[in-house]
Amino acid sequence: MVSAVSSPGSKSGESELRARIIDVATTLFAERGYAATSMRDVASGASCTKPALYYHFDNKEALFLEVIVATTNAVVDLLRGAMGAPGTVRERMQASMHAYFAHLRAHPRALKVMMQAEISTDVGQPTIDFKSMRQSHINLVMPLLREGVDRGEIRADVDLYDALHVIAGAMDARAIQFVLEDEPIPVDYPERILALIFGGLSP
Amino acid sequence: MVSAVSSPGSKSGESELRARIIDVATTLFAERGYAATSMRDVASGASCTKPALYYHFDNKEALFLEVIVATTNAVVDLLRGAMGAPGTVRERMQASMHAYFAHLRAHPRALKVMMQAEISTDVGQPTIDFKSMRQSHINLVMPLLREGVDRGEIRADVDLYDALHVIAGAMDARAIQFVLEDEPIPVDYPERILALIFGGLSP
DNA sequence: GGTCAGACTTACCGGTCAGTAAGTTCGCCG
DNA sequence: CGGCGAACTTACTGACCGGTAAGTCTGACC
Repeated sequence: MVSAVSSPGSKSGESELRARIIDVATTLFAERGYAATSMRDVASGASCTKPALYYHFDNKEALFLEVIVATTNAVVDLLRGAMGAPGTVRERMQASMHAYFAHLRAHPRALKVMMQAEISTDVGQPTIDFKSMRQSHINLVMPLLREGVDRGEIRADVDLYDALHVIAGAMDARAIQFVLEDEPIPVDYPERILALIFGGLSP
Repeated sequence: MVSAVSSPGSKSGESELRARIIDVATTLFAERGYAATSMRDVASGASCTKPALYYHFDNKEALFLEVIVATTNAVVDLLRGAMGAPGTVRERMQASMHAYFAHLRAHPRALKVMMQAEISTDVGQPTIDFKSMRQSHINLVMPLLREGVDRGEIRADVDLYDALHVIAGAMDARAIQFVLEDEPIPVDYPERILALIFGGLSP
């Protein structure tokens, strides 16, 4: 057993193998899901033995959680950055969408592993609270929408919660089509979808 | 081995146990996913032995496929019915959404098992083509949108594919929030969301 | 040069998995 | 009554699972 004070199980970074394990695990968990991914496969993919995995991570669940948290944080940081830029609310929404899609094009595993995490109820329930994680995403976008109302870019009578569902839904629907069917996302998709959502379908 | 001519493995309906197995399997696959659901658990849930499962279904994958197909067909039939009713395009969209949400409220497992099916890549790839299944859903909705343009309910310059993503995305985003977080869907949600999509966010 | 910890490997464990071979019960038909 | 097939059960197999005990190698420090 590894001593408590210098346990690498909870420390982050540093080791090259550790990073390789996380990379391989991200791919496998994204592709096959939690239950269908074996620690043996992760070890073989990372060109190490199984106990080497357990040297760096307490157990399978801990490895999975690390993968999820790293992936999710990357996306959240990305969105936060794009939203914080100057410009109108609509411009910042557009920038966020561009950043999101660019990230997905570079790392299609990201969305897949997050989808896997959301529907695998048996794992990480006490450690990661997905409900509050989604809530924090909402808390990220809602102030932007409220600012849109204050600035007169968005009608004052719309339910911002509904608006959020429309915007995020359109974004995710397209993203899912990309990662599941390899249907590429056009570069001008954010502009088009925002024009549609702001302008409406009615003539 | 069961003879080819009278194999119940591919026949549908009839047996009471068979129906019970499908019901239990639907719940377990929805809740835990394909890989994390064991045939033992299904058998115990259906109050029978494991070989009884294999009497009715060729293997685990065949059972899963039956669950998916049954679940998906139920939803498609539902939408087709609601869309075929008389009224304006927008009214028929609204009716479809109401029908969809009512179905989900009655069978939250349905969406969960369909989500599980979509991301479990190892199963049913040759037997069920999810890409063409999604395409058939699109073929279900697109004519309605086109009719909307013809009737003057929808602006002629909108990309109907984009419109579909916005509508379906908003619907699914809310549905997912319902099945994953038990956040109830307000009865007037279809009206509200369609008002938003048709009217647009801009003042 | 001895010790000692970090970073692993070899070899293994108990348990669970999907799937099966062979036997049993039961209702129906001749 | 005899047999025959549908609808199961009991008992089992080999593979694979997550996890571990115990040993090994290597470099740093004294």
